[in-house]
Amino acid sequence: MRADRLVSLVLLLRQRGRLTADILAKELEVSTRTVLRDIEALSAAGVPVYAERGRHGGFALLPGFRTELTGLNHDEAMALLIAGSRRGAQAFGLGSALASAMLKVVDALPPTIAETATDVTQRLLIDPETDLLSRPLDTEDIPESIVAPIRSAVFTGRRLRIRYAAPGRTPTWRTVDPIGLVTVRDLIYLLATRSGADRTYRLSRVVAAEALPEPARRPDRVDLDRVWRERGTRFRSGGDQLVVSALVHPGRREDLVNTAVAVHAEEVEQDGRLRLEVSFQDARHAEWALWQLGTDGEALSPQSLRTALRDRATAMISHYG
DNA sequence: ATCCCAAGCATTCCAATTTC
DNA sequence: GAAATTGGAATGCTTGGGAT
Repeated sequence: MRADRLVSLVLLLRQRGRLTADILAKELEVSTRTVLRDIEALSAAGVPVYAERGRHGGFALLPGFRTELTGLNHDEAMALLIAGSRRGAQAFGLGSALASAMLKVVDALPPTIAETATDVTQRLLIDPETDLLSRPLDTEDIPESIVAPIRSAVFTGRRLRIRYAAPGRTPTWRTVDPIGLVTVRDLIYLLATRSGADRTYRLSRVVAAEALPEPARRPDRVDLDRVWRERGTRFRSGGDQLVVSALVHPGRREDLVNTAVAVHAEEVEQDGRLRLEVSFQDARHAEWALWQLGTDGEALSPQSLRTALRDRATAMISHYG
């Protein structure tokens, strides 16, 4: 109740300049005493409201307070704008309300931020409904030390150097041109190009990141929504994908499924093991996924995968004697 | 230049009402 | 029932404008 009135009070002062306590009291339908108390509260909270005593006096906001009116800093404003992206609004069923709220927020932003605000929706996308791999997900905590430089590079359109650990590989440094960030439920992906080729990086696999001073090579206007869907479709139906038939111990099912792109078939064998037909991004991912399972899993086909796993095991035996 | 007055904010005290 | 919120009244201070 009171917080609501405080906001109304600031809005009134913002819209109409100087107003006496009596007028404010009438507008807000409270006593002048309450208005004075509210002014005091605002002042204590850091709102630069000041009083002119004497005739023609009243309360007013310091000139220039307009930009700080919403109390939003850069990141908070961005968060609102992201929430108001087309798909976000769709998902939360708040399209019109968000649209009008966003207009107000953009209106209240300092010009420098307002200019980039419209650009932000091209750089960030929330897709709460679909997952690139259509599989269950855990919440990921990504340290701010990694997120901050990536976010900075995405926002300011600079190149990015990341140390990335692809599944089954040791981390390596690579320089990428960021396109945007995509969040899918609790996961965050960085969409980028590397040497001109499309790349999608899962942020939880980034072990270090630094924004470089040089500008990124990025198309002027990006429909991130479209890029993301295209890339997801390509990823799911990728030409290099490998369909694998495998037996797996029920307790390790999730380990296998979580590394696969899709599960096509699943049945229980007589010995209790699960027979799964899954596809992997490529042969390397498949080999890595099955290798992780040890003797809890067994690749049935393709033969090339069985051979690769056998060679790997043989090499391990000779290594350890 | 000075005085007076009205308008308007500032502060304090107390009581009633609402909320938790 | 305690705490928070609100309202009323009294008193004081500041300011601007008009009268002298």
